[in-house]
Amino acid sequence: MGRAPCCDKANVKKGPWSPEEDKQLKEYMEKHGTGGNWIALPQKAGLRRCGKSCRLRWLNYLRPNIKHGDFSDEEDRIICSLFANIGSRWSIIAAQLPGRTDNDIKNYWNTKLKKRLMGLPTSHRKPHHQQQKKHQLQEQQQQQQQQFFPSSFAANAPFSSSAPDLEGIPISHLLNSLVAHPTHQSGNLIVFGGDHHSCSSSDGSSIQIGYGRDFNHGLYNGRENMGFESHLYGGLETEKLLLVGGGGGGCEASSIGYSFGEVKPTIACPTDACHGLYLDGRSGAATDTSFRNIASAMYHC
DNA sequence: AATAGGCGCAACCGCGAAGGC
DNA sequence: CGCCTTCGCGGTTGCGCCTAT
Repeated sequence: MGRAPCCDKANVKKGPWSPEEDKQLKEYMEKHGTGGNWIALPQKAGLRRCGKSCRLRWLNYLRPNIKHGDFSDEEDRIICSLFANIGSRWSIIAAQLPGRTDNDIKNYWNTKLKKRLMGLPTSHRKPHHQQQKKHQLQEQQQQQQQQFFPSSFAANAPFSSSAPDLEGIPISHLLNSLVAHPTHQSGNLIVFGGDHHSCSSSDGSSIQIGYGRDFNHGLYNGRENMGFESHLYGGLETEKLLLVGGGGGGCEASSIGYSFGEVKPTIACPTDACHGLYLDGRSGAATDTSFRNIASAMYHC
């Protein structure tokens, strides 16, 4: 049977919006709002568009106070920092950047920021020989990353080998430098090695960089749910940015059973000094390097 | 000047979540 | 409680523009 289509595809226009359609939608929205039903809106507004399309157009383009154009350094840092913390939760990231849309941020990340993190040039075409070099470099990087992130994550979120050489720098220093990074201005909060009883490891000093969704999906469910989403969504703490280090609780690496590539990165640091880092419950040796890559990538921000 | 191909952005698609009945 | 509808999100695609050759 399948899912019912959200609209009559045959009678619906697709593709770029014309100025007339924009005007029509804008005028309707200013007069009536959505009326709580995007699906019915195009008909009421006299538009031959899918409701979803109208919604997208409004949210990403027509809505008042939309900011277009270049992202500031501060915005860059916020995006990088949040991405490192919560991953591709663009709507949440957008909520931290007034006037920016999730689509905008997503595009910006995919086209510019990610490349910057990878250490690739973001400028336009390079001379042919340079492009070949770039390809070689990319392949090299991919090989390296597949060592660290054997799953698909490596392909999706590779980190630069041309980042500053962080080899030999204690992980704790890297973490501290991330935490001390000027990203965290404007009232954002980093909870780091604090007294959150977030999960169930024995020594109470783990450090996690993870995804809110996962914390609510069984990993840390029940009484010790970290409540990540509530930090990000919930009222008073909306502005908070999390890099959570469980205090009394801590996490056992073995409890982090998710595949790194399969879903989202979770990093647990089982000791105060962060001598070992565990990603996805794999051995500390490789994951130490992984963390260096992440830290290195964030350094680029 | 023509063209190939990369880049960036707008828009689409499909899925899961949320909420109403 | 389960079904259905709608919303919202994240990933992906398509296309126009721009640059190098």
